[in-house]
Amino acid sequence: MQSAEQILQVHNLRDTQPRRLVLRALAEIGKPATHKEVFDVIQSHEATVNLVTVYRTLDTFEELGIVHRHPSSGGIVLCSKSEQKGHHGFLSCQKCGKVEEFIDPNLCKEENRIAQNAGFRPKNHISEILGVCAKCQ
Amino acid sequence: MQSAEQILQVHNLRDTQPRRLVLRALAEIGKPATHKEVFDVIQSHEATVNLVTVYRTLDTFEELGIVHRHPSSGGIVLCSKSEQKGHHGFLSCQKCGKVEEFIDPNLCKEENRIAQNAGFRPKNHISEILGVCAKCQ
DNA sequence: TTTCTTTTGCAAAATATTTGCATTTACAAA
DNA sequence: TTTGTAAATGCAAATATTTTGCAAAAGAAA
Repeated sequence: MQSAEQILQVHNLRDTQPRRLVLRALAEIGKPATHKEVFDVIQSHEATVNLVTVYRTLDTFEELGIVHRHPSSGGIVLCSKSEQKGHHGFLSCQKCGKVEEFIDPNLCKEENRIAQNAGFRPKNHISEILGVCAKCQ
Repeated sequence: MQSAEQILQVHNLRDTQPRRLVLRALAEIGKPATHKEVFDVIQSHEATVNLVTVYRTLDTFEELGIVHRHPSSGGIVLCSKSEQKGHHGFLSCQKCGKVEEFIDPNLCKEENRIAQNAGFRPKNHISEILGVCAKCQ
């Protein structure tokens, strides 16, 4: 588990208070969140970050892959596999809302096969498996 | 290619002018569209449908699987495979914006494997392959 | 410390989405 | 055909979400 400071450093981002707070809020939430939810969590502690700054910060993070958009909900999740290369997929629990990420080369192979059969040159993918996690069963 | 009337009938929906116009607009657009874009296309012909009605109509259609939400863009696409059973995936061209749907049992198998390895009971999935289509290469 | 660039906050605008209610419409039964 | 009724629509307005422009503040390097 990386600290907020480490994440910023790795991506050559200035180490600012709003960015740290946004990262910590996302980590605390631990599941896909809206911009407003991130904003609210920050406020629920003593701190304050302008909502506009939350938007801008998350845009920056998304471009760098520090966070991802969760396909089914459209919410923002902190990437838990930023060290590993490869395309990310999501496993989402429909009961508790928790989301795990995975990287699976075999899935990518299948997808490449599908793309080629359709005459597509594949570049990227989005994959989410929705179900019920071990705990919730 | 089904007509708007046929689609409505198959899903036990009342055959109304707004619903037909929304379906035709989506077919005409032929790629993921926002609610507003659907609204605008309808207006660009002689017709008028209230924007609120476009929202409600598309909600209804989405619940019935007549349209899907396109993962990467969040736009609405008319489902091109509503006859066939199985989970749908998308092939999206990053150049021209066109979207094809596919149904692929082998991909589902891989996904089930991934889910089971993680202790998940899989229920559904969302899959999109982004790339460049044959025409655009 | 000084300088320079990036980031932030604030205010306001622009967009998108939802809600409540009165009216209209589709369609099935008479 | 006509009529009754639930469902669908339009309209007005409220909410929510996202974007923009600009001045002030803050990080980082010299």
